[in-house]
Amino acid sequence: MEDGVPFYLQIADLIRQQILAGRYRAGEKLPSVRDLAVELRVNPNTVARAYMLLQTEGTLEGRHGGGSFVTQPEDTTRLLARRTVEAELQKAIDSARRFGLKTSDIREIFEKNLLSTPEDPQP
Amino acid sequence: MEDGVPFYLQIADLIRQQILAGRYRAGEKLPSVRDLAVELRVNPNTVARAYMLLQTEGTLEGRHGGGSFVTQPEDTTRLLARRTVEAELQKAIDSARRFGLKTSDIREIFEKNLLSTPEDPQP
DNA sequence: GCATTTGTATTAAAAGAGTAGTACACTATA
DNA sequence: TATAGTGTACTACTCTTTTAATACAAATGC
Repeated sequence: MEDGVPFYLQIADLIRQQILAGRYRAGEKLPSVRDLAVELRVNPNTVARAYMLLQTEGTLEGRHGGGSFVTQPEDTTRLLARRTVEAELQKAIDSARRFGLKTSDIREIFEKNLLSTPEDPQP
Repeated sequence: MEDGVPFYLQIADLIRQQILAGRYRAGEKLPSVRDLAVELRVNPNTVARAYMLLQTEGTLEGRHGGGSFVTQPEDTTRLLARRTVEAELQKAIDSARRFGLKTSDIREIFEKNLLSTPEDPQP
């Protein structure tokens, strides 16, 4: 695993993407924190932290002693998409504010870019 | 200065906005790191760090022993800001499209986040 | 029931970010 | 040239974040 961004965040991203890609489906069991820790050559607690993060996001459910499971897919995916997009938009808005742009300016730029992209392509 | 976001970033924002507002023009000399440090009741190094950040952005030029000067014309800076924000917004929109979100959904998320960050009052 | 596997909690160590203190190097100007 | 003012480099200290070590608790499978 490469550095720059904390391991537990990288791991959370990994799991998220694998779920979105269909690698794990609803109700399916994920690798145990220890197994994944061995595979990724990292401390079990680091994986545990990633799993806990995903739990608070509503992506995972941890059953004490039983394992970790993917929660309902439609909701999860929707929520996941929303969170991701939300975070990225927020980042853009933040730097816009940082540059001193006004709300109306930001909105204008956004609308222009939003409408310049087609409705559904890019799988 | 209020906390939450590091001082040196707040200071960089301040300078950027003042340049954008026309308070400082191209080639004009900025307050020395020590003067500004006194005024803001902060360590000179903290101001220096803000200035260095602005230098890497191409906004400032530091002349060793001479002072710090605005390099870019305001218009260029403004354009740079626009380009940056545009790129980041586009990135967010792209991933939203990739998730299959509809235009109206993206707009809704954007507006919610946009309004959650208040407009900066001009100091 | 018991041993193993699992998630979780607690604590400590390591790493990083932010700020401050000090010293250095260069410039302007008297 | 001398002096004061300037940006910069280096170091250390503090606080938060991240990771690791260990122990605990619940569930599974024999």
